[in-house]
Amino acid sequence: MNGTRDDASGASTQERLIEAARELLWERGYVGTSPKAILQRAGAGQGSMYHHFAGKQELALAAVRRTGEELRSATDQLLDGDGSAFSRIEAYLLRERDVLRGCPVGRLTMDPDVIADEDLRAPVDETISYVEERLAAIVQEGVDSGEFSARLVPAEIAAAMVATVQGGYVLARASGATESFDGAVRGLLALLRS
Amino acid sequence: MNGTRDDASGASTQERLIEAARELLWERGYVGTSPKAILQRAGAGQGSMYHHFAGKQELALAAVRRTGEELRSATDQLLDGDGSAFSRIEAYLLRERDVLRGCPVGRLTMDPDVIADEDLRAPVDETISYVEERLAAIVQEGVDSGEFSARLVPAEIAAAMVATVQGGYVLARASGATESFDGAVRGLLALLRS
DNA sequence: GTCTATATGGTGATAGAC
DNA sequence: GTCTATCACCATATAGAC
Repeated sequence: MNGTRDDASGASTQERLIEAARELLWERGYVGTSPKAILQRAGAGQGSMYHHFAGKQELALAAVRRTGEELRSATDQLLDGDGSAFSRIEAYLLRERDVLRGCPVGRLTMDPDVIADEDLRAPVDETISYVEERLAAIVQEGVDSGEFSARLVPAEIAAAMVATVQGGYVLARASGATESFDGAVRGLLALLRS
Repeated sequence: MNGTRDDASGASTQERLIEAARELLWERGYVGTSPKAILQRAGAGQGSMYHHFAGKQELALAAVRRTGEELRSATDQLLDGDGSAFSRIEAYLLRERDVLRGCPVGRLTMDPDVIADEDLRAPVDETISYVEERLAAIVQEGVDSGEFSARLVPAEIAAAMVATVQGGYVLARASGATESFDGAVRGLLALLRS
C-alpha cells in the first residue's frame, strides 16, 4: 500500500494527478485544462488517469474539493484566536496572497462548465459560504462588544469583505499589478474604522 | 455599402460576428469560445470570419473593445449628473445588473489567454481603470464637500467599490443566487454611511 | 497500475470555387 | 463576400497488452 505516502516527489500517481490538476485549474480553469496537460505535468501516461478516475470531471472534483478544504483550513487559522474582531478581520484581509494568480476557488465561478455542473460547483459554494459565515460571526462579536456600530448587518459586512477580496483579484489581474488589490482592501478597512 | 446597417436582424455579417463573439465571450470566456461556435451563432459560414478578421483573437479583440466602450458609456450615464456624491455612488452600486451572468469585462480577467495577450488585456484594463477613476473623482467631491470623512483616500474607496461589485458576481455565481451580491453592496453602502 | 495504440469529434486556420 | 472542402492538431475517452 502506498496510500500513506504524502510528499511531492515520492507521491503516488493518483496523488500527483490531483496536485497537477489543482495547479492547472488554478492557472487555466476547468475549460482551459485538458487531461493531456494534467498527465504531462503529473508525469503519468494516458491510461493512468482513467484507472484512478472516471474522467476529467471526477479528477477535477477531487482537486477542487482538496483546494476548498485547504482554503477553509487556512481561513480558520487566520480567524481563530482571541484578538479583537477588527484585528482578526484585518488579519484575514491583509493575509499574504498570490494576488496576480487569483483565488483558486473563486476563479472557478467564472468557468461555465463548473457552474453548469452541480457536483463541481458544490465545493466552491461551500468554501465561499464557509468564509462568509466565519467572518459574519466575528462581525457579530464586534457588534455585540460595541467595537462596531449596531446598525451593521454582519452577514452583509462579511459579504462585502469576501467580495472585496474576490474583486480585488479582478482589479489586479486587469492591471497586471497588485496595487489595486491592496488599495481596495485598505479602502474597506478605512470604512470599517470610521 | 452596408456598413451603416445597425439593427440586429439586418446587420452585416461582420456585425453579426462581433455580436455573436460578445455574447459567447460573456457566457464562456475566451478559452471556452471556439470560432465554430461564433460562426454558428452568427449564422455565417466558415470562411466568412476569416475574410473580416485575421482569426479568433482579432475578432475577440473587436468584441472586447466594443463591450468595454458600452460599459464605460453606461457608467458615464450613471455617474454624470448633479446629485450628491453618495447618491451617484449609490446609483452605480444599485444599478440593475444581470448578476448571475457576471461582468462581461471583469470575467475576462480570469481567462489565462486574455491575460497573456497584451492586446486583449488592454481594453479590459482601460475599462476597469476608467470606472475606478470616475468613482474616485466623485469620492473626492464628497470629501471636499464634507459629505465623506477627510480620512478616506478616494482611490482606495473607489477600488473597494469596484471590487465589491466584481466580487459580488463571484459570490452570486458560487451560490447560484443573487442574494450575496445584494448583501455585499448593501454592506458597503452601510459602511459608507456610517 | 501503467503503458501504448486507437477512435471520434472539435479547434483554428487555409484553399479555392462561386 | 460568402461558401464548401480540407488540413494538422488537440480533446476526451476506450481497448487491451504488459
